Amino acid sequence: MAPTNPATTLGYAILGLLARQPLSGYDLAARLKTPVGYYWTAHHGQIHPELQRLVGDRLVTYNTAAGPGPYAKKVYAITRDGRAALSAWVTEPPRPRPNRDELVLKAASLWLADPAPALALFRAEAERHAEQLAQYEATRASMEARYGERLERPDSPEFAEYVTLRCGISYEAHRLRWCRWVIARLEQAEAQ
Amino acid sequence: MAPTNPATTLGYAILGLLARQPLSGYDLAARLKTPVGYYWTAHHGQIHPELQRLVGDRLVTYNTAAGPGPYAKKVYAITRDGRAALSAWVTEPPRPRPNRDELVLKAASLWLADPAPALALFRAEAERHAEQLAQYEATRASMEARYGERLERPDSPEFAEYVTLRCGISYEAHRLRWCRWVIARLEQAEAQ
DNA sequence: CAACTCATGTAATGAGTTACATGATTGT
DNA sequence: ACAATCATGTAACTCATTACATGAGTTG
Repeated sequence: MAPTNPATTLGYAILGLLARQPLSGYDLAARLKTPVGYYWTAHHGQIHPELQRLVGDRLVTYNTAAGPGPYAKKVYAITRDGRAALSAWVTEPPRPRPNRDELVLKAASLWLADPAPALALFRAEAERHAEQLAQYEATRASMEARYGERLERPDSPEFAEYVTLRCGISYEAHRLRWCRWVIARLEQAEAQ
Repeated sequence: MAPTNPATTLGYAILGLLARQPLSGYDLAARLKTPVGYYWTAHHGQIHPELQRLVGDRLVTYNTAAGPGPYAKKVYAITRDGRAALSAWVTEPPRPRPNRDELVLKAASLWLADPAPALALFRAEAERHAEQLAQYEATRASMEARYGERLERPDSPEFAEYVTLRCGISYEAHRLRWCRWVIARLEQAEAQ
C-alpha cells in the first residue's frame, strides 16, 4: 500500500522533526516557535489537530505517558510510512508561494514619507537584522566547532541543519546590506 | 477627525498603488498579480471586498464608468484621509510575520534524500533564481537608463520602485548563491 | 500563594485561494 | 464561431492566529 501523503506543509514540518526523535505536541510547538525553527513556524492550536490527522493517516503513532493536567501526555513517533512520505516529499519541487514582505511594501510607498522617520525605520530594521545575523553566526561557530567534518556529510541531520542555518545567515546579510544601501541613499539625499 | 486605518496590509498595498494613479479593481488585481508586484500579491476575490471596506472607511472613492458585463466599471482614487493613513503607516515598524519557506524546510530534511534527486532539486531552484535575477537586472538597466537622477530623489515614486527592485535583486542573488553552495557541497560529497 | 512551565484540547476569527457566476468587446 | 481580455461580484474552503478552557507540578 502506497503511503498516504499529508498534503499540508505543516504535516511535513512535523514529520521532519519527528524523523530525528520522538516528541510530544508540546515539544513540537516549542521547536516550531519563532525563531528557533528556521523558516517554518506554527502554534500548538494548529499542531495538535494536525498530529491527529497524521495519526489517522498512519504517518505517526504515539505512546501515552503520565503527564500533568487533565489530558494524557502523548509522545509521537514517525512510522515507516511517514518516513517514506517525508523522504519522497523532500526532493519534490516546492510549490511556489507568494512572497509577502511588509517592509518592501512600505518601501514601495517610501516617496510619501518624511525623511527622518523613514531613516529611523530602516535603521531599526538594519539593527534587527544585524542582531539576528550575529546570533546566527555565533550558532554557526559553535556548530562548526562541535560537529566538524560531520557537517560535510549530506546524510547527517547536522548537515541539513547547517544548510538551513547558512540560508538564514545569507538572508540576514542580504537584508542588512539592502537596508544599509537604502539608509545611505536617504542620508545622501538629506545632505543636499 | 482622525483618519481611520485599514487594519489589513492588503488595504495599504491597494492604497500604495492608488496613491500613484486611480485604478479599477481589475487593474489593481493585474498589478498585484505575481510576479509584477514586488513582494505583495492578491487575487481579485480578495481585492474587491477590500475596496468596499476602504470605501466604507472613506480612504478611497470611486467613479462609475461605462464598462462591459453586468457590473459597472469603477475607477478608484485615494482620498485625503487615505493618503494620510498611508503615509503614517509607511514609517511605522512592520509587524513581524513568520518566515515560511518550503525549500528551506525541505533542506532541513535533506539528510533523508537520495543524492541525485537532491542535486536535481537545488539545480532547478538555482536556475529559477538565475532567471528571475536576470529579469530583474534587465528591469534595473532600463529603469536606470530611463529615469537617471530621478532614482536618487527619495520623494519620487521611481525611487521607491527602484528600492524595491534592488531588494528583489539582492534577494535573488542571495538565494542563487545559497543554492550553488548547497550544490557544491552535494557534488563534493558525491565525488568521494 | 503566586507565577511559571508543562501539557492537551476546542472555538472563533482572520487572511488568502479557488471556484462559481455573469456578460460585453475585441481579435483570430 | 471561438478564445481572450475586460470587469465585477459572492461563496466555499484552507490555512494560520488568537483566545478560551483545564489542571498538575515546580520555583521563588
